[in-house]
Amino acid sequence: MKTKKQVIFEEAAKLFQEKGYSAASMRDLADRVNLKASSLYSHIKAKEEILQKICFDNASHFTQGMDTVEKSGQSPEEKVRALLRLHLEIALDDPTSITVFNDEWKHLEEPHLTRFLNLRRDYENRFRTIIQEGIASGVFRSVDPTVALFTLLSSLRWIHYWHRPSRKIDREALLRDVTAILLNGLRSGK
Amino acid sequence: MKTKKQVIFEEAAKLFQEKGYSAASMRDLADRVNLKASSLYSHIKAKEEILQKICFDNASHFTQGMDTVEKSGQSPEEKVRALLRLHLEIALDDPTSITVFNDEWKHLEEPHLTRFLNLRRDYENRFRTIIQEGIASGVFRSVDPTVALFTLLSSLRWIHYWHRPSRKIDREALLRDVTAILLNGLRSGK
DNA sequence: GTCTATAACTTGATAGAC
DNA sequence: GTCTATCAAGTTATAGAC
Repeated sequence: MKTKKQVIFEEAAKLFQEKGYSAASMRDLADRVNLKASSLYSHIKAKEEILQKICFDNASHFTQGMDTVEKSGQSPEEKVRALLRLHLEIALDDPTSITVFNDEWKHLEEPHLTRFLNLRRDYENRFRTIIQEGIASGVFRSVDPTVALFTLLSSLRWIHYWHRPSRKIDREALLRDVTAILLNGLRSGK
Repeated sequence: MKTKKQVIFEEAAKLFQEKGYSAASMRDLADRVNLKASSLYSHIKAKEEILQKICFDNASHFTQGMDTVEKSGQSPEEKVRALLRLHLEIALDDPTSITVFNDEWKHLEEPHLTRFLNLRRDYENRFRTIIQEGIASGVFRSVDPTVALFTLLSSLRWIHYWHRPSRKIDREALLRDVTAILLNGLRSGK
């Protein structure tokens, strides 16, 4: 059984995705969970608390996934493949949340904004290092590692359009096609 | 010489990028152009007029670029290459505007919202057709054309981070690397 | 925990003097 | 065209009854 607090966070993620954080009001949110706006404050402290939870929960998923990938001892190529899977799984499992995470983090207040940007920068650096290793070993094409990094990172930002509940078969097909394009694109001709 | 109206539109694009359309107030904008908020209304009719201009100017650039590409009589592969260049040129020439175009169109009011979504859908359909032709002729990898389409479309959504004024050399290097990854990724092994 | 009432403030936009 | 003054509506959040 979901707690009311959980329901509030889930509906908030949907609402923030649809209207954006700033345009989404606490009255909108209250309507969706059949409460008056003031009653929301029995469950949460402030509107921004919801944004913080969405942003840092997602950041945590990415960081934990990166931890696993780094420990795996795989080749750079297999690591990139695993990271593409990680991004796609997160994007499909929590599509509204990931959209808010991608687009609305700018509305975090300090010190949370700085903390968030630090987490993101660390993740990007770890991803870039893997790409650089692949380039150094000749497996990956000789491109600017930052260009490759952001091309991969942003190429999945449409995935939430794709989401339909319980579509396990499509998920594997989607992963196969996306990986085919991006990983083959990254591979050198050798 | 720039008219005051032009300056207002340019500063608005920057402001909307930084804070998002909803969080950016007319008083914020007025401060940036050294006016009082009420004076803005001597130059524009409403806040949403600015958003409309940004969205539809960008849409027009993409549509005109697609017109040229379709008329070129090139192969699907060369057409995709030209479209990647089109996206990158637009993204680098007007980076704040393109960010607003990508993320803030949802705040358009009807009937502009529907008109915008129709333009976008038409553009996507024309792009998808080119990809399908490439797949049919065996030049492109056999993937879901919609997956390929959105992977390409979203892959440049980080470009505004890259922007520095007058960086013509980097522009060609950037285009070369992005094209190398995405076009080689799309190509079949044959 | 949920409500009504309301405080304290910000929003986009207009009226009218200069 | 720009200003001051202002409006009507909407914002997050709190106080206190039940």
